[in-house]
Amino acid sequence: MPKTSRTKNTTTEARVSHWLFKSEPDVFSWEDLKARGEKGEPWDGVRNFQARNNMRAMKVGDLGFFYHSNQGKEIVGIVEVIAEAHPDPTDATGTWECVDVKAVADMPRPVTLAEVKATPELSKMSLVTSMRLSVQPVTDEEWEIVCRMGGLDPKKLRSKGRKAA
DNA sequence: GCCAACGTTGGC
DNA sequence: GCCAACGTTGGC
Repeated sequence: MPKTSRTKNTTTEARVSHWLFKSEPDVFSWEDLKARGEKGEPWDGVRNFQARNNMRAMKVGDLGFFYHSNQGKEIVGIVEVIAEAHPDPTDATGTWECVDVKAVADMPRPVTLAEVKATPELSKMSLVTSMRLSVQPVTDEEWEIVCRMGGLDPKKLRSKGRKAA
């Protein structure tokens, strides 16, 4: 065993992954999440294995889009993961888990589903290809494109979303 | 409100 | 372990 670990996991170099969280604004809206402030909200109630596995892969500091389904059908804001996967308090069976997220920034200009569909570079986005999945992965490229479409600079977001360096 | 897509359940 | 039936999601 080496005396010094070569694979040391320094938090300063942690890689940020990107995600997309869907919510029906009738049930829980972007405004609702913003109202929770720094405490954020557990993303509970997810009852889909793929969505659960996506949440299990999340790290504190990961960023995600907040998408309004049914009404709006647009990406309205940026969230940050503030607690990693833990048992879903609304599930008695022990099968389901949730992460906690908080609101980080509004989309200055919400990006609609129609715009995403009309953008060839985004044709492989889960939002288009896996319409019913409620917690989705977003690639770095997709993240940057959508941020810019919404009037946000992804680089500023990143530094804002993480501990000041 | 309709219906297509698709994940889950349960019979065999 | 297959697959038909069923339930749910979510765009339209």
